[in-house]
Amino acid sequence: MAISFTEENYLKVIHRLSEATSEDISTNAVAELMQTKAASVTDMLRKLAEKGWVNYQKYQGVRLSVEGEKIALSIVRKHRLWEVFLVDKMGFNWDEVHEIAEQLEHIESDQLINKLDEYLGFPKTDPHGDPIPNKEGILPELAYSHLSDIKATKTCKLMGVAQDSAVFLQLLTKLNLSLGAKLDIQEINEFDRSIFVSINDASPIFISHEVAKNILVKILA
Amino acid sequence: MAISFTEENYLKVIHRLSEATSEDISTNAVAELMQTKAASVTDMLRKLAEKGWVNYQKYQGVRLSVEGEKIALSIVRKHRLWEVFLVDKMGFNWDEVHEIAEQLEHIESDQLINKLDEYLGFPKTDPHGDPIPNKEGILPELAYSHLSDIKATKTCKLMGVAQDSAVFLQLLTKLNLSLGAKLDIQEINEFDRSIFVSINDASPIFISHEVAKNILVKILA
DNA sequence: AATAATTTTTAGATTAACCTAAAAAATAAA
DNA sequence: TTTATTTTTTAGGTTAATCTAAAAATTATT
Ligand SMILES: [Mn+2]
Ligand SMILES: [Mn+2]
Ligand SMILES: [Mn+2]
Ligand SMILES: [Mn+2]
Repeated sequence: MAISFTEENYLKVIHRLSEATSEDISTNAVAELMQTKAASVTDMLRKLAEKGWVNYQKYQGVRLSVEGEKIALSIVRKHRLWEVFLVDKMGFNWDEVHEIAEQLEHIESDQLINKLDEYLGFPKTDPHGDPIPNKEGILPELAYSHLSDIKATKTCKLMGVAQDSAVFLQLLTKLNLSLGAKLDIQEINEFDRSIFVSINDASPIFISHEVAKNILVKILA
Repeated sequence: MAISFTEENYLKVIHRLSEATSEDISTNAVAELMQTKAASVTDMLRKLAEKGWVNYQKYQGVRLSVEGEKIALSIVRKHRLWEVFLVDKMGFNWDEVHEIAEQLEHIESDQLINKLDEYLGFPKTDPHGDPIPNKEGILPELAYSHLSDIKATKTCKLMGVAQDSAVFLQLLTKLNLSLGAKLDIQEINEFDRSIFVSINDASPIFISHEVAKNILVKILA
């Protein structure tokens, strides 16, 4: 069945919200991420339900159907593969690729995306550490911790970020933080929960709790 | 000023028609290429004129303005660079790339297209031999001849095709005809204007006038 | 349990891009 | 130079996606 860019974006947003919770997704939550009004969302949810891509009963919130989930994952796959292409092959920085990928994710050609996947060497994660669903739409669970949840004196490795915004990513770059960076947590300040941390064995610096919340790490020791 | 995919496609079509003639372009000609109705074209021409991208007076036909020409050329540039990408990097055949490029040509990012250009080694022509406008929108005039216009006994080189359709390109592939092929014209039959020609020094075969009309060549001897 | 606040849906419009059918203008033929 | 044919435009509608304002349902608070 034919699908529009707008419908694809709705499915993607519902998918994103569903990852954070097992509850039904509210009209307002969708409206906020779609940057539109609740009334418009209601219209669209009815249409998506009609097409069988979501389960929706008015006033009860919305969930993706199996079919809807499949579509959403294929868009996520395209978005993240294109992000890898933009960084690895085109030489963009990780804070420059999200907006372009928002456009490229709607290009329709299974052949193209599978060839692209191969060309990129079947990457498992995108430039922000987010997992890339495979051809069958299976998303490897990576299960990383937020840096804000780690105790002092631990050593960990930066595996991803919980946010794609350019301002945030540019700040990380300024802090010399990129995928794979080694983090030695020296101390966590009780007052503002800021973290005193050594990055790649350099002299330690302070990182705010707000930033730490959006950094995903794997504990090494 | 914001531009829609549809508006971009109209400008591209008007540009294509303008290449073949110095006359004003008719509503019907645009309708045919856009696969839409004349009434819809009239609506759109008024809108494009409003935005300053075409010069249009009712019943008088349409021409691109300087600004419109610039936009059209930037879309042609994107289309052809993406086609090179699809063939050279993704491993598609020349008859598989046009439809995908129709989608990719609307991706908006000057940075991306210039990086892509560099990545591809600043190609001068696309996989069909069509010239690629440079960053400034300058389209190198290539001035090739149609194979159907060449006299017997001449030798020439296949430089491009006058049509992107998959059926046509697949036929050329079957005939072992691709960009750069050497053509020795043995004889032209008066009856049906078919051409008896040797391709890359193989034993000569017959090529219909219809096919020859869509093959662009450079005369070598 | 009644009332207040919040969330969600409906009602009614708007805009872009398209359509069909009819009218008007331009071009060709008699 | 009338008349016929073709081309183009106008008139009036449709569909997708959006909006604002008002009504209805749900949830939270006395
Ligand atoms: Mn992204
Ligand atoms: Mn990403
Ligand atoms: Mn093409
Ligand atoms: Mn081409």
